[in-house]
Amino acid sequence: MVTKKSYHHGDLRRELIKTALQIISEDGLEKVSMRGLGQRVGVSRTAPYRHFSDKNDLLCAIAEEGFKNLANKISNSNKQQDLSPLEKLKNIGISYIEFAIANPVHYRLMFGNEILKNNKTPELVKLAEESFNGTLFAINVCQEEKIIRPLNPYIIANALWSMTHGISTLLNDGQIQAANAFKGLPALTQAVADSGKADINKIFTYVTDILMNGFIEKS
Amino acid sequence: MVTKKSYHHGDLRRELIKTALQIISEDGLEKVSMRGLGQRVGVSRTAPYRHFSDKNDLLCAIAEEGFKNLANKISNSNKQQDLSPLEKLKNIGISYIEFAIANPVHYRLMFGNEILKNNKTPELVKLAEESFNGTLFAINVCQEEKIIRPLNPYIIANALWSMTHGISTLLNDGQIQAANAFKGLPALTQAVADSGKADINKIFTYVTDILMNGFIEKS
DNA sequence: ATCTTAAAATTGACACTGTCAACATTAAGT
DNA sequence: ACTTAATGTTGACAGTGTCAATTTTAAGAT
Repeated sequence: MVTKKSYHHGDLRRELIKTALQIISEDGLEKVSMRGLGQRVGVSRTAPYRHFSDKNDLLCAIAEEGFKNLANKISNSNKQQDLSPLEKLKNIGISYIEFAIANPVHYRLMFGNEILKNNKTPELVKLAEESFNGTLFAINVCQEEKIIRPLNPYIIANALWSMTHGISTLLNDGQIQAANAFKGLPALTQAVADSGKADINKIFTYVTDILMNGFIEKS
Repeated sequence: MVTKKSYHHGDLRRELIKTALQIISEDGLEKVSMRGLGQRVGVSRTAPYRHFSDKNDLLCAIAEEGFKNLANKISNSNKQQDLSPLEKLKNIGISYIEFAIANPVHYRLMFGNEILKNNKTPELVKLAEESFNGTLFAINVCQEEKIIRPLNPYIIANALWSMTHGISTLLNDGQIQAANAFKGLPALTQAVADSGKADINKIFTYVTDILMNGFIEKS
């Protein structure tokens, strides 16, 4: 711990990000302000501008952090030997969803529209591309080994991303309604409310089944 | 046309929504302000508050409008006789995507996080639920006729929504990168840039194939 | 050990924003 | 013709992003 009262903070940049994350997850993204951030950290209102050119720049930094952490998580999950290409692809998918649930703020900034498309940091764009390319590559390997149908891998990747992204979003903010329509069916939301890792795995298994085998009945 | 200069506007509420839509699609959502809206319409800065309790209320009104229009579109697409349950379900999916592309602003407010979850108008919540229930019902009919596997229809609905939502999002704001990784493959984005309705159908066919039959190679 | 320089932090200012309260105008119903 | 409720207006307050000019201080060169 550095004695607090030095004119120079030491690692203000880091603390700003940390505090922003805190505020966002406690009170929501719209409560974050550059000025308020400064004050809360015990520094003047424009001090944050020495570390981030913009509010947007701050948010980009958080998103970048997210992509790096996600990449690490994926790479860890695929570290062990003798994983089949398909298992590796599945690990990517489940890593996405687990990451989204464990880090909702990061996730939202990574894939939501709070950061305007045209305002993304070059670094952020790069990281997002790399992330996507990883999935694309894993799909391609599966195709080479005839595990996945020879469809346009680009579209498969988008379909896969759509699925994991959609499920993540739905899980994260319980946008899931209509449990009344079919009583007795377990809602995805509940599985998360109970917050067992097992439940997420269950959901993922279910969704993976649909994605791999389709939902059509083979007569 | 009403002569402009009466103290009472006549249909300010309607014009505010119209103008907001315009501003959002021209300059982006973050450029919409209650004050600016009033001024642009030629009325005082707080006049909008006589028609919307909140900025949030305004955005909800737009989202509500969106859900109504989408419901109409779906119901039209399924008006003709002798559509199989599966065709009806497909029509729902393609309606979603077409709607998203034709009305990106509405769509974003309907399904994005600009309107905070807990701030949604009761009316808006109701419309969103009805929309989801429609899909759920269509799936259930398919299951009763053994067209769709007897999986939890709730999860199927979420999977289907995820897919259409993801594709819509990707199409809408070209978040699609990495065309370089696999050169020569057509990017989803381009299909939209060329803005042919046929292309969207093509993409939809592709994605539908994956969703119905899965992406696994049947050896 | 001192001097210089660039980084880090500060205060002041401007033009916005959402929203409330108090007031003015007017259309509609008695 | 009068009352009332709906609609629109102005003034005010607290908050925001961000720039410019200024101070403080740490770090590297002498």
